Amino acid sequence: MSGEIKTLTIGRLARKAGVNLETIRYYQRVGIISEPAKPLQGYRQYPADTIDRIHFIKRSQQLGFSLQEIAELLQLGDGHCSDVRQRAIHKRDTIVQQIADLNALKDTLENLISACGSGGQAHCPIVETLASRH
Amino acid sequence: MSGEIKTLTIGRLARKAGVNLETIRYYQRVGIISEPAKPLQGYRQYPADTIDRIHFIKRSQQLGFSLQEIAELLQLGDGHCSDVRQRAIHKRDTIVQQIADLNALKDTLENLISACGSGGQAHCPIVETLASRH
DNA sequence: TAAAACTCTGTACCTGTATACGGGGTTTAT
DNA sequence: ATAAACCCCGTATACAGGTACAGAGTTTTA
Repeated sequence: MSGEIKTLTIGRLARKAGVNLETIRYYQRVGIISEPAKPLQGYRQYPADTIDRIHFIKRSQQLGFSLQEIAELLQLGDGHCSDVRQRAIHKRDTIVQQIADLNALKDTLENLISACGSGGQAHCPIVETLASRH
Repeated sequence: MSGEIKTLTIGRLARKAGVNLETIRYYQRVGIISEPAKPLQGYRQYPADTIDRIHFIKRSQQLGFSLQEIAELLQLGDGHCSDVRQRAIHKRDTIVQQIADLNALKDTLENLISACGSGGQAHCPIVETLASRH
């Protein structure tokens, strides 16, 4: 039945999570990771699931979320269920819009690519297209 | 048969191109717009097609290119179509991946939203999920 | 037990993408 | 002809997202 909770110092945490140590301090400064209290003696101990939180942050960043938005996502955990649900719905709607925008970009790029691929023309159609027409 | 070439001062150029005047100076500093020589007296005159170049830059930014990448695109110039095409392909692939990732996140959020909506449970499923395990 | 490796705190610096400001000079409009 | 509007130049500032470093203390390890 042990209640042993594994903890890490900041350097180990950084290595395990695959980020720079200073990045963790930065995340603490901007409030998306909480800083454990400094023990009377020794170093701060970070719970092992902080690794998961860092992965969550990094994954969200890859999806195009700013740290500010990630902070909001993380704060979804702060309210009551219905509030949380509302915010999740809002976030979902934002994501749906982002997907639509990205799809439009993809189509544009695809048109440019195929125009470009259809022959050895003197002027690149991509350059032509981007340069004019607005 | 006049060879009249229309030119603009920087402020007019900025208004026509729909950008801040300082943005144009900035683009000059980073080398993606060339700065006309200062005439012995009077103001610098910008050729009208600088408007097109600014549109090219803005349009490319919307497609997700950084100014650095745009500089490279511009340096490829005419004729090197296949290089430009390669870059566009690479960018498209990046976007396709982003879309897939966003769709996965949307699905996740959708699951959370419906789990949350299906009853007044003691623990909010969204809170639970975000709090651990990602 | 001493050296190496690590942490803590505070502050400084970096890149990218701009935008703003001050104190001049120039052009245009009235 | 004079005020308003505009340009020039250099410097400063902003914001996001980090990264670096110095100097002192702590822990680990050889």
